[in-house]
Amino acid sequence: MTEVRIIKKRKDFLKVAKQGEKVVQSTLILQAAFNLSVEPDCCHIGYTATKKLGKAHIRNRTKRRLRAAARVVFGMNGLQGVQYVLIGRYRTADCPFEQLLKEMQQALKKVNKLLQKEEATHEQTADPTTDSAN
RNA sequence: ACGGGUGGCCGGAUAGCCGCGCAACGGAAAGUAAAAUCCACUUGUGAGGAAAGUCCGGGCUUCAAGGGAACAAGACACCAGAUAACGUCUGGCUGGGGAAACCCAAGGGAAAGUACCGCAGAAAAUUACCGCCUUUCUAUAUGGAAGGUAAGGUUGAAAAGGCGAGGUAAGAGCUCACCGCAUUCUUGGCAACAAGGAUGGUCCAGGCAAACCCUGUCUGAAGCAAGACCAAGUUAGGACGAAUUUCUUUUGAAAUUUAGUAUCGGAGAGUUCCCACUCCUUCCAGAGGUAGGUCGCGCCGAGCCUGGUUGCAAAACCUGGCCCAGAUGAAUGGCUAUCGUCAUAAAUCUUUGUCGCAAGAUAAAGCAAAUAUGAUACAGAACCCGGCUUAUAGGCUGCCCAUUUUU
RNA sequence: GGUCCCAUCGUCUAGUGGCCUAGGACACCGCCCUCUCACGGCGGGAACACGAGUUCGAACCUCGUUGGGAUCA
Repeated sequence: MTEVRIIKKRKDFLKVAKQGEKVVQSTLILQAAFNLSVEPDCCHIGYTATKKLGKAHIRNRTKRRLRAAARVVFGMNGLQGVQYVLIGRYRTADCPFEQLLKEMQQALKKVNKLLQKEEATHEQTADPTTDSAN
């Protein structure tokens, strides 16, 4: 189990969007990136709903549904030391809840795989450089 | 019964599981630059009629800043009332629409001045083309010249009161009746205005002020990212003048201070002036970093609910009761079940009409219980109030008008 | 949350209430030129964000919607 905390600063959102991995589903977009400032045994989640989706009550609703789904999914499978960002899409407010759960799980699996790969390659490439620097 | 007008109200309910914000009670530890902390479970509480648009008006806060005058800029504009105030509301007047209930109107001033009115038309504001009439000339004609006139014609969105009679060379408010218009008087009304009378033919004069403008009334500006406090960090420079001290023959250099009183002067909300008030060695140039926290901020308010009195009403007053969201990447949700409301569909049932001897057929209307499918709106507080505007599935209800039928 | 600004062919723009059935440039389409393309020449289509009001008459004036953009300490 990993503890889930909420991202609140604009800086963090931008960082994840720039550097992280991205998976697109029909009901949501998931972005993720490692960050050293994350406490151990923790992962951070941020929620985004842009003005494109609709007026204020629709944006609030997408965020709520994302939050409700994320409580189920990320408590079990969230990686430690990672910042996730969930972005709502047009269908997020209307689609059946089970579909939202499924797609979120799929997206999380994919992102986690990508992150692990990147980490592995990063470690391989990083080690010799550090050696040569020393 | 059907069709319309207008006002008010509601705008899903219950249960279960998981979850969120805030407040109170309780507990805990920790150490940060400082202040917010963290945990638990219990209790309480948790969006709207528009929370929206930000179109008006206030409270509140800051700009050091109170009063008066002029100008500038902006808003508003029939009358009376309501209100903290308003561009809002209520009642009335006038004009327009409608068969009526009722609805709509930025509804002051065009004899204070300026501008504009394309095309067409003689002429778009001191007009005269075709006409009509009189006089006169000659080449006696479908002619010219001088005058009178504005009835008729054409154009246009708009052409200088309308219509009838008299009158005339032809005409004309030239004269008269009626209607309209203007002035004035009387009556009613707080007033806008209405009704009636008298006088006026110099009745001289179109539209446009949502063109400039004039008149009257109102307005200092900016906005809770206002603003106040706490913490950390950074910066605190240069030039000139004055005074003092030290060094120096002097010029000058260095350091420190720039205090108090009085006068003058300067500065101070868009501009100027006056009174009052405040501040002041002068000038120039920078540097640094951050949205960390607390308050403002929700328990007292132009507050909400109930009842009563006054008033046609908007509202006002009185009695009693209540305390009711407070976030800040922003809580009030997710799922399930049952029910409610509306629409549609087919079948069942009932009533009535028609056809038929009857069985029955067919059309219309209705209601009850159940079935299926679909729909269940607009939309989310962010300092707070009063309005306006815009969006809105569906439902309840008061009053009024017209038509038809029955009693 | 507050305060402002803007909207004209596909794009960038011009436009005194009547000369506007809206002009110009680039782009697009057709024809000509050329062996072909480009350049050049001729011609064509294409827009006043939406809804009301004022006016005899609105792209223009007024009000309300819609959409886009800027800014704050």
